[in-house]
Amino acid sequence: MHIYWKVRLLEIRQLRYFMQVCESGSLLKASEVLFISHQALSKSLSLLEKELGAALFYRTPKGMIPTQFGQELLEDSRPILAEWDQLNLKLEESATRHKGKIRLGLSGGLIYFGSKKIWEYFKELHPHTEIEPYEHGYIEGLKCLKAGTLDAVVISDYENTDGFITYSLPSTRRLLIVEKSNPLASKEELEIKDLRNEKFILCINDFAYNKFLRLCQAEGFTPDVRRTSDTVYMYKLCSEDGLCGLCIDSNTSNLVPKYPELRAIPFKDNAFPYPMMLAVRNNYPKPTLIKELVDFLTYSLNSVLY
Amino acid sequence: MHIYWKVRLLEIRQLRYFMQVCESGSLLKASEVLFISHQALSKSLSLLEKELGAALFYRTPKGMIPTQFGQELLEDSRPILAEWDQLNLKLEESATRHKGKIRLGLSGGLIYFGSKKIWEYFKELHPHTEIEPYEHGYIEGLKCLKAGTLDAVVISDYENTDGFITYSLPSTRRLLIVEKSNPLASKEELEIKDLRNEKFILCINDFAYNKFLRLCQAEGFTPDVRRTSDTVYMYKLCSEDGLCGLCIDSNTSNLVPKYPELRAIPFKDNAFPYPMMLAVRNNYPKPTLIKELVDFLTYSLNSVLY
DNA sequence: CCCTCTTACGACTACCGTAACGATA
DNA sequence: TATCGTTACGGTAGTCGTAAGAGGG
Repeated sequence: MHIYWKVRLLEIRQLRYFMQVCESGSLLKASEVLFISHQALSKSLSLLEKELGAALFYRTPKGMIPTQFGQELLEDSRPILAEWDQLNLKLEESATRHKGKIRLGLSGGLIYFGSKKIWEYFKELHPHTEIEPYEHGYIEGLKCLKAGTLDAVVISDYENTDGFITYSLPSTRRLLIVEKSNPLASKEELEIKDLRNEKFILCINDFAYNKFLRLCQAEGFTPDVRRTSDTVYMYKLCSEDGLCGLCIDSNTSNLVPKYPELRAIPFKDNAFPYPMMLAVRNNYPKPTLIKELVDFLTYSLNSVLY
Repeated sequence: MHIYWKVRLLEIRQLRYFMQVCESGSLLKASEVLFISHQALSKSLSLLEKELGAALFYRTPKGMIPTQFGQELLEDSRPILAEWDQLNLKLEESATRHKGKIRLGLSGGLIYFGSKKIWEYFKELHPHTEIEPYEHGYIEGLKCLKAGTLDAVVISDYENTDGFITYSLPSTRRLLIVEKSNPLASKEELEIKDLRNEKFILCINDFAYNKFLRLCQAEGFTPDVRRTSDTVYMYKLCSEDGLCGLCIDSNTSNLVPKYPELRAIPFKDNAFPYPMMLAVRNNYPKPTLIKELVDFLTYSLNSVLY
């Protein structure tokens, strides 16, 4: 059984009709402006008056003249209807504001963004926005951004010296990869100073590399680091040659388990985090799209990370 | 054939639903607040998103999280919905604000207000307001107003020395009544100075009487005036004894024609007008009612007068 | 099993348009 | 007659509720 009980509330339409009649001075003229029949308009107003319990107009053979009550309602309605129209205007534009393309660079360790699914989901949410994802090394990505062949780049540890507009994305942890035979492997958490005597093979970009150097130097030593741009190679050297590596949270569930002789250990107080950013070319014309993308990535990353 | 072509416009309901979901964080909770089923709510939102061309929420197993676009809409909606609620609140009160009684005194020459019809029309327009009309001499009316047994009095030529709140009503003309044999009867318009040698029988209140004296004295003479409170008696003396009287516009269509030997002549530039006012006891609790009454009387008088 | 949101279907009703009518100048 | 407003009637479409289902924790 339906309980289709409906408290009739004032709707914007009624107010708009009422106001137009005030302005036009007669039902007929108002009905022409409103693109409805004057009969429907008459009924709408009568109903409104009945609901309010008082007349809004004097009916004359010359037209409709608002009563005192009508004049008061008119004054109260004007600002609301104005704001309402403004909002509607803005929303009508919204299709335009959301129409556009973002050529998006994804560097190195962020490949998991490349999974088609995430962009399909974005497309579903924002059918008028097109994301074109490209995978690059971070240097190439920034070069394209500068050249204007990319609109935005997702990059980690970025220290902006190029004047790009940047947005923070959720950070994740960085973890040390060591052989289980390494004494460090027994620890639950690491501090930077624990790394004093280790040798490293690192797959990280320049920004992160410099950060790592600074962190170690603050503890009074310079680490022995070799670098690579090949993740698999890094894991190989760690497991075969006993070097230390660095990975991030998502690797611990994906890659690390494939190397049973390795362990990933977090840093105490997330001392060496993995901050992600979106860098955007500063003359990109649709900031709305970027904001939406940042929001989406933030949401998605948080869902993935936690 | 119906051209039932309707441009679907955003309605306040949709916005309210949207906002409640933002605040409640899930469809189910919001639907309980809104007293509708969560299914209907789901549909309403999906429709809204479709209309706007972009998603307003991320759907999660924990609830609805607004996207960037959703957050923007929320911010834009908040002030409008707040104003809207305020207006609705005011309108809900309106039945209360219009509920009340006015004990209304009508003095002397304003008897035509007493015609039941006009108050029936008022009742039709404002069913929650009750007008109780009483007919008095103007002195008695003001006395009742002072005593609090009347709420308001319609009175002419009133010079307020009692601290009542007064409202102007439409003025009408005052005309001189003379026998057609009187030389003045040949004139189309009169000036005050034309009255220098006449004798008067006047049915006017003290305020108007004093005004008349002042007008004549400004022209350098004092008129020979007898007064009466009986209109018919005035007409009698005018037609039988050749005295001059004063009447107002409405009398010229009602009473004057009954005395074929009389003529009513207006004053040049409406030099001696007939101003009407509404005097209200200053502690009357419902100013809204009074304003509505003033508006109504103004409208009615203008319809009658012009 | 609980919560989340969605889809499908049937029913109610608000609104509109057409037509006819009443009143005023 | 022309212009104003109202009442009556039938059809469309929007919105609701109920029922059923998919998915995550």
